[in-house]
Amino acid sequence: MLTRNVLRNRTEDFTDEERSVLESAVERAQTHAAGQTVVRQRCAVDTSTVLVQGLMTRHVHAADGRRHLVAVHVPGDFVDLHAYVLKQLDHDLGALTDVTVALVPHAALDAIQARHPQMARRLWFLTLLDAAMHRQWVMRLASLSALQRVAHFLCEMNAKLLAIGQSDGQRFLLPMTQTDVGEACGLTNVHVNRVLRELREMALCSWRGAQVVLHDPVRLAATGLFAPDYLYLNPAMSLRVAGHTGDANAR
Amino acid sequence: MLTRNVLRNRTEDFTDEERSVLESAVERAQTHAAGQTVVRQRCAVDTSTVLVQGLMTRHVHAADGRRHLVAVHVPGDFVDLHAYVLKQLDHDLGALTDVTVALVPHAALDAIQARHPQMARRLWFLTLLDAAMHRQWVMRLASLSALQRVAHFLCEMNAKLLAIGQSDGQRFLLPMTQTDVGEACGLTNVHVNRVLRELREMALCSWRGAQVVLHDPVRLAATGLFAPDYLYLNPAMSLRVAGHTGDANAR
DNA sequence: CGTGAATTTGAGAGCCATCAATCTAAGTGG
DNA sequence: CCACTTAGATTGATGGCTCTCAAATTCACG
Repeated sequence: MLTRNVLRNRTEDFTDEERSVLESAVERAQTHAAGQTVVRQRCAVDTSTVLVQGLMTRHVHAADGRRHLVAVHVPGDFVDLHAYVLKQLDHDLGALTDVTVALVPHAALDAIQARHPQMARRLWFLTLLDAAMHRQWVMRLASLSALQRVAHFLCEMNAKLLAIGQSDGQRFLLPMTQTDVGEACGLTNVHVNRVLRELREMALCSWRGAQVVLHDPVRLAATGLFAPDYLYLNPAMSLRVAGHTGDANAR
Repeated sequence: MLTRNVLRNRTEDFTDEERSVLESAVERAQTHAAGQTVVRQRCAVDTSTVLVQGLMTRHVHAADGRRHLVAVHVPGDFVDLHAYVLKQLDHDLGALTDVTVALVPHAALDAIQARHPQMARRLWFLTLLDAAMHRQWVMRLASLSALQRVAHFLCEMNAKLLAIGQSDGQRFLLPMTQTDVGEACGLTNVHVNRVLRELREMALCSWRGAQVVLHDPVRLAATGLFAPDYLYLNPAMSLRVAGHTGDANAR
């Protein structure tokens, strides 16, 4: 079941019928090696991509070529669904690890939109989740210190991986270099290193190789001013995420 | 015609029939005074809002209450169309000036989605434009200096206002305080002031009261590393915007 | 004119970038 | 099994961009 993680544990979910419609819309699976660019800016596309296994990045380029991440995608993310509507993308998609993706032709999405309006709305919802996350990334860059940014980023990844069963709430694998984290948080790799040391010394988290351990998720969320509302998780999952508004840290 | 600026001069546009469907989906118009909050975070909503006249801001709050803009909306923007799908918002919408808005009940949007799939796709497109702009805001905050950020912001506002006929390509009204600009660019009002002085001294632009004049749009775009691809303007409009890729400043 | 908001300018401090060097770990080939 | 290579992590020193605090000036408006 290639698409089983799509919308998993969000406030909206597919019905069983819808999920099988989505599954049968998959044309084929494909793999890409770590480091490859999967979809390139400005190329017209007629297929969209569901990430099945591995991690992908979405990054924009400044006109001078500097690269910046706007999203880190986990399995279940319909990484370029918006290309179905926009027809060409304003950014690149890259493979952070070796990845498996499922390809969905836009013609199949046309059929879904014509025959399953409710399901089309759920696909729309998926793209709006991305937008909501973008807004938090804006907030993070604009309002948070380096320490807070990295803490916030780790909380977000923890929550997203928790939703698809790839974190237990404290431990998960995140095969990113400190340079990658810098590109996600608007920091240099050098400063990311210092911040991670500080988080380690504060006993909030550790990160050796790809293994991340959040020793105190609640305090980490407080440090990063993380509140997971914007992830639109379903109530059950929301309760399991540190920083949820039940913590009464709403403004 | 309250909705005439919706999708105006973008790569997708409504047919005449679709536009009249949208127009008749409007329940009523409404006004709000400058400074008012129009839609508040976390409130469930059953109506979406098209901005008809005036300017609105979209802003998120950090958990400590600090406010940050993620968008400045101009007439024709369907400012909270995403609430139709998300059901509740993760941010606030505020009136920057006195504004007129048109209210579209979600029930009317349900009808459109059921009966006009192609039109539904265009509404989806609208929300994806917002996401594309969010990505540029992320880039701006992460990769640009203060001077570049403000230059980029002014180029963006110029392009958006040009598309709806409220800029001539060099001159437009932008009734924002320097504090507002700071919240949009991740800067303090003090530093915004210094940056504007520098842009003035470089003979790139001036800003007295609400009147913005771009004395050299091309050089301003180059300064802010502005490339308008992400606005998905139609070809004719794209050519009129400084920084378009015909300038051969693509990476 | 008086009042308050917004703009403008100055001085000092701090966070983070930059530059540079060292260290570690994981291959790779002989 | 061990030099050799390379990518990434780590640490130090320095500098600059931007924030903070503070005060003066301009502007809008009643």
